[in-house]
Amino acid sequence: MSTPPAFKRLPRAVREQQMLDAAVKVFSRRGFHAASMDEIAEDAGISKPMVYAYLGTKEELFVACLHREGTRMMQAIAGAAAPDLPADERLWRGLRAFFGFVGAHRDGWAVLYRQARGEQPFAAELAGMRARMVEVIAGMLDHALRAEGREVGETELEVVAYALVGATESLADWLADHPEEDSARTATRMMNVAWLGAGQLLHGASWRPPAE
Amino acid sequence: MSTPPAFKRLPRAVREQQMLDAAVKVFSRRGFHAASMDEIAEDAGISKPMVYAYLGTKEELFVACLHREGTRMMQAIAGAAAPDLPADERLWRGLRAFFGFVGAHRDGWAVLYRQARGEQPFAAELAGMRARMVEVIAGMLDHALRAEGREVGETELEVVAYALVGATESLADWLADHPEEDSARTATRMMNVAWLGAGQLLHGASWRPPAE
Amino acid sequence: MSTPPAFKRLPRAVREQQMLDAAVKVFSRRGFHAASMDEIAEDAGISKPMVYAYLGTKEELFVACLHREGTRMMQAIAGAAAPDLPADERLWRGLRAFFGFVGAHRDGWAVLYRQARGEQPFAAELAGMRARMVEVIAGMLDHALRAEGREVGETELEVVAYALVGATESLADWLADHPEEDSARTATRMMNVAWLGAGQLLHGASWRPPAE
Amino acid sequence: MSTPPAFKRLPRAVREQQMLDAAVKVFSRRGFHAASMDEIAEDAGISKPMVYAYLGTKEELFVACLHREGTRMMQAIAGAAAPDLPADERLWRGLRAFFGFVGAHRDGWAVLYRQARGEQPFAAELAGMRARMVEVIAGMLDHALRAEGREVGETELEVVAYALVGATESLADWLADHPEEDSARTATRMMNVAWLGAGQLLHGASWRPPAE
DNA sequence: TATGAATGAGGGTTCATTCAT
DNA sequence: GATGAATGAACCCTCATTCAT
Repeated sequence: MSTPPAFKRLPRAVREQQMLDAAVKVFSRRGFHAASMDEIAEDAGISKPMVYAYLGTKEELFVACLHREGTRMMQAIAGAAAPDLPADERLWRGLRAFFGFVGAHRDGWAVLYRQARGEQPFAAELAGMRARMVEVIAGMLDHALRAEGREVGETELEVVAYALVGATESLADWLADHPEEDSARTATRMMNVAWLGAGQLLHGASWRPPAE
Repeated sequence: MSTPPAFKRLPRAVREQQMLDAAVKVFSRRGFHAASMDEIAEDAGISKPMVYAYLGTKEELFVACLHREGTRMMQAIAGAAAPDLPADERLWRGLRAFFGFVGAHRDGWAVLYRQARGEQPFAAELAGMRARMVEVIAGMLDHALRAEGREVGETELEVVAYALVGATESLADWLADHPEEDSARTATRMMNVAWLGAGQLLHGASWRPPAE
Repeated sequence: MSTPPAFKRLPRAVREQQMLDAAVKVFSRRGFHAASMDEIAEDAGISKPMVYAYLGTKEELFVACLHREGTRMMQAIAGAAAPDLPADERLWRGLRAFFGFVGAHRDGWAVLYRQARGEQPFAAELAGMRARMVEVIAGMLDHALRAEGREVGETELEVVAYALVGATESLADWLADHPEEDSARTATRMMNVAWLGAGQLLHGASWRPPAE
Repeated sequence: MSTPPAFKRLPRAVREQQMLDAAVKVFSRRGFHAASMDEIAEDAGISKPMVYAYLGTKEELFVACLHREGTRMMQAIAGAAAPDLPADERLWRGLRAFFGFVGAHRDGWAVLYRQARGEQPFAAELAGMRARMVEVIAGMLDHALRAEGREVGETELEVVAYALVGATESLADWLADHPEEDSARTATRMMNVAWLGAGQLLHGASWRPPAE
């Protein structure tokens, strides 16, 4: 009798996670607008008013999803890329963690992120996530650069980070369409593109537009 | 009475373009779902039933927008990247054309595209656009490789092209959010990341994951 | 063929009146909150979206009712109380018209007005109506006073008019609850209370509080 | 165990008063429908089920508010207007008490009363309150009349009482909008209108409609 | 006693879409 | 060809009310 029976009345924290799980699932399947609160509630096995009581408006719910999933992903990446490793290894581990996460949480991040980009009300939340991500990546690069005595402007770093993120997302899509591919191998591929390019940059190589 | 009247009722083709102009404007300002057929019709200076008569359903209308804008963009790129130039110059010109287009048509492409990525019904159309782009880029790379007597597996090429496309799209978003940035400069930035990395790859360099 | 058949597609102006008729009826039967837009639409023999298209929000609809009924009432009163009559006769005619209106439009005025008094969003509209009424009555009294060479401060007039309006409204409620009562008789009753009191005031009589 | 515990949990009567206080506050601020049981419970610092356990349904709760506030007001008035005083002084004291009460309990009666008039379910309760009020006022008047050897029909008395109540309420509103006015002065003003008119009536004066 | 958890029911509002003129 | 009139279908959200602890 020490194991509690499967209660119907669950404590708030548990129910909130259930709701978020359902919401992430439905939002990613249908898209923000097409998702209905009814479906989310039903999928969470609870009535609609509870969703409103605990997580608020549809928009607020979406932001909560974004927040939870974003945080999980950042933790996965940050946990993988120990700051005392050399830059390329950190990047490699980070990428591997990222692709692993995206592969495992197809619903969670990739789709929420894609949804969010299209809708204005989430600009703020997204900007925050993006900023943290860019910061992490730019941090890695900057660290490596300084180790070699080089320095690059903030905008430069941001742009590189942006490009890496975009390329990574794109490969994540590609991975999603090629289930036979293994995520580690995809990460390696990404490293090949990213690191060789970024590595060149780090070493001072630079491409210049031809004279017209 | 025998001379044709000065058309107040414009010919169908013209009307359709007006509608598409209005639709592109409204879709990008509001997003696909938040855009209303009422607003589009009003903005086009025409009644709603006409929109349905000429361009069909809201989804069909959006696809038509996507199609027109996508075609325009592909033409802009294709026209810029003459096939007889060396690969890096073709890529550079293509990128410059792309970023130039995105910069000039903030409404048009960048935003529609961002919308479309989030919604399932447009997956097909989008996949098509992206496929065409990947094909073009892969073609460029392959061309360059063969010119140097090298050859790379199809999958490799596709992956690299995918990554480049993703990085480029990501920078396009970045450009859309930084109106003060010059589009040619953004293209140069992209080249720096892309070409140095891809160029290394093409010449046989390769990064390998560390032994764990 | 000259008499048009009973069309189903009626012009906007007609439909708006039908909707207002239905709204007045339902609002007075159920009260503002308990009234449902569904019932109003059904009673008007039309679908809900038309109500929203023509008359807007539930609140706006209620205000429109208030406005129409209030205007009708003011016109009835103004038309009855010709400005060239002596003050008591003007007041009498005004009251008779007022109670006549209330008796004939139980739904319209008495109830809407009763509803409106309880709800904050309509305070402005109501205050406006009451202000116009107070102004009219104060005007009558002032006119009469000046005809007798007397003059009273503006505040005094306003207070008297306010009291008269309140007493009248209260008797209108009473009338609404006593359908067997004749409205002219109620008007006479009101005159007895109002005029004798107000008349005394006008002639300089005044009551003073006893020393405590 | 035989000694009653030092109540932390307040005795029922006290809790009920707290709830009524909160309910009166919320009902008058929001109106009956817009008021939510949640807000009332929260404002009372107690959980919702307790409200239901102690005071029943929302409607029953409102009736309880109406009842308590109405009773308080009647007591204030009755306590002020000692039955052995002359009629005008009784009326004067009653009015002063009424305005004082309304001024001091802006939340309390006047607002609840206004709410109640718009909603059917409270017709019974309201009729009762009104009857007591009319009875008190009519009692004053009747007393005075009989002292002068005159007698007036019940309906007449009721109508006069009604008009006085309406005028008084209206001046209470006016007072609310003119905070610089003192309530005793407003009561005096009301007396001027009411008593002079009613006083005339009591002494046999009467206004007659003109022949048409 | 006291409350957090839970819900059935319903209301306002909007929209894509289509007739009938 | 062109449009005002019209609607079915949902969706978001709230609330009074009640269990189960």
